[in-house]
Amino acid sequence: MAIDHLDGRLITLLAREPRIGVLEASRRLGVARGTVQARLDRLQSNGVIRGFGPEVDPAALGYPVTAFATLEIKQGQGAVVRAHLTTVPEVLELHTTTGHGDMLCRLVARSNADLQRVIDRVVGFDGIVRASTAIVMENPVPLRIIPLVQQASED
Amino acid sequence: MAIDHLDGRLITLLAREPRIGVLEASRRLGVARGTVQARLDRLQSNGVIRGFGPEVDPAALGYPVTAFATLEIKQGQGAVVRAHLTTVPEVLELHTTTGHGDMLCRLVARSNADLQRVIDRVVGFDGIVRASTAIVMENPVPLRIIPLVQQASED
DNA sequence: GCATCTGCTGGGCACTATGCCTAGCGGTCG
DNA sequence: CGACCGCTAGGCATAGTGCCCAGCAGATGC
Repeated sequence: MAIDHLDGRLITLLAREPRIGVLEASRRLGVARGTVQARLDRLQSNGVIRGFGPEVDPAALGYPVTAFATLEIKQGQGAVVRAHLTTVPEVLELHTTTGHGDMLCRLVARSNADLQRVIDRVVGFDGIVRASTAIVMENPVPLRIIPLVQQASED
Repeated sequence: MAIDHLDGRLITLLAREPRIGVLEASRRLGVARGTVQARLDRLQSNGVIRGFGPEVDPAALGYPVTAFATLEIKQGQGAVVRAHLTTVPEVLELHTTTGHGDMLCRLVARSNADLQRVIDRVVGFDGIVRASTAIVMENPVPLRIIPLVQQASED
């Protein structure tokens, strides 16, 4: 479950240039092809690398507005609220949290006006007591993992 | 920028089985290989598909704790705070938002105790007035895009 | 009505990568 | 000391890739 320096370099390389194959990666890293293959297999069966799915940009799909909604849930209604939110395509992510709210979800919408529709659909559900929404203006650090991988591979 | 049904099926297929190649995808979709290649090229140059980077699980790297921190920033200190947060590997994502806070960031840590260290490092910075943190307990809906792709490809 | 353009098909080609194998070699550990 | 593990280096058949072409159907423009 701990990763070494070679694993870190491999992940970084794949993140930068995902289209390269095992052979090309082994050339870049200066190791044998079998080694890269073995490392990749291990990282995947470890669960460190979950997969290589396409990263889709919601903005390019016509959903340029992102927001985070904090939801407060009526006691004992957690499960149904989850099930409800799962059915809303604009809900990209849902977490249950400690703190002021009970759940935090990431939403996207076609426009600020459309966001109203999405929020209505999300919170227009028995079991949700209160919702507060924060609209994302800028995204100075898009979801990233490389710095963490490098830290993890150095110790 | 709008995607049609074939694009939707292609993205869904690639998300489910990322390891298949263009040829195999064309067989599954029942279209010619050149078509799949052309669609993929278009989706990528459109920016709809940003890439095929490895999805790394922070938990498997030894960072099983996730938290969201809402930060309040001193007027005019936005830029330096961003630069500061960029240097912290445990900051996976950073947004500037409307609403109660000014910024929202996603953090990971090795443990709840370690989270304290991360938060100290994040907020121990002149320019941050106040921070409130919500620790993630469960993640009923992990980051997903397929339902949105399917909605977008149907209209 | 006719020419043009675009997107898809179906095929062919050389080249490359893959999956899978073997043998050897230097470490570590009981 | 012997067994084991990870890495190297190579060989081999198969499959996929990148790139080409000609043909064809539907939409668009004149």
